[in-house]
Amino acid sequence: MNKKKKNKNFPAELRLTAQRKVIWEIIQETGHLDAEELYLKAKKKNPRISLSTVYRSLTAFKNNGYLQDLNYDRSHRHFELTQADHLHFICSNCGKIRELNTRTLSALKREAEKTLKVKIEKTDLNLVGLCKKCQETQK
Amino acid sequence: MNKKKKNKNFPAELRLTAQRKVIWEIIQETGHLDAEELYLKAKKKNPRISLSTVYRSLTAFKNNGYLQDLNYDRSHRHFELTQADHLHFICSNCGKIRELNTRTLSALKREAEKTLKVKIEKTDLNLVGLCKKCQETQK
DNA sequence: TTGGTTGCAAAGCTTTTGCATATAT
DNA sequence: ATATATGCAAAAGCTTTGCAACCAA
Repeated sequence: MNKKKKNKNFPAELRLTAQRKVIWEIIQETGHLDAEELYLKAKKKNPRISLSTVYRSLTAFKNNGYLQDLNYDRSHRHFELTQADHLHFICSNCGKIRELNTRTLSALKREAEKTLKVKIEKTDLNLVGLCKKCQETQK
Repeated sequence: MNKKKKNKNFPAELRLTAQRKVIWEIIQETGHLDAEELYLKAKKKNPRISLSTVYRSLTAFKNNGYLQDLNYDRSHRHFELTQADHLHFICSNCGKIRELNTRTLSALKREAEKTLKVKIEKTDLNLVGLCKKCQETQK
């Protein structure tokens, strides 16, 4: 029963291996991450996971529409759960990415729809700057 | 005189070498590109340019504020001329791009800075949806 | 049973770096 | 004159791939 619950949302098209189970769980918990972060977290849960498997799993999830690239180039891989809106804060110094959650966005959308007379389907917003830690360090 | 004109906008802080002159010209013409594209174009103008020089020049221009990364991760390099915020509306049907100008954005920035305790340097916002014309057509 | 999945190690790419040479100022 | 820039080749990251062993369905 517990097992069933845990794997309930796992993509039906893909084989459920021990490694993928771990990777999938971390993705669900974390939201977005890159291959390296995921690998480190996965190894804690299951030391037998290899980096190749992490990459191959990410590719498999992506090909089935569960994940999408965060970066707009093809040579570096950074993933997140597929979603309509991208709202991230990216530190220009250390590269750390944080999710953004603001109610102001809906106001922004409404304003744009009204002003431009358009219908917005999705948004992609990146704010770039210095995170708290880097603000202190850089001084 | 012609020479002077051509190099008028070249960064005064940097030494003007034959290689950098070519690279600088291409950047001015092209707007944004990655190292590989730039390398290929530069080689046509001056076959003696090496890839290392392209990378080092890009780094130098960037360090002096003339270029900025287009991608927000540190392992792949894609550049463009330094410019203000990106605020576009993109129609998902016809691809038309419109500039966006909204006062709500500053509220959004302030809210993010306060909530995340970060310092925002630039924003990159894309709103995707249906423009007025396509809303009517698609019905 | 069997076709998909994994680990390992080797290969591939893009980007960076050390060093001797060349060059802008 | 001398600090900076360059070319080359080697090194360094990150990602992919070939292959034999494994395993979910």
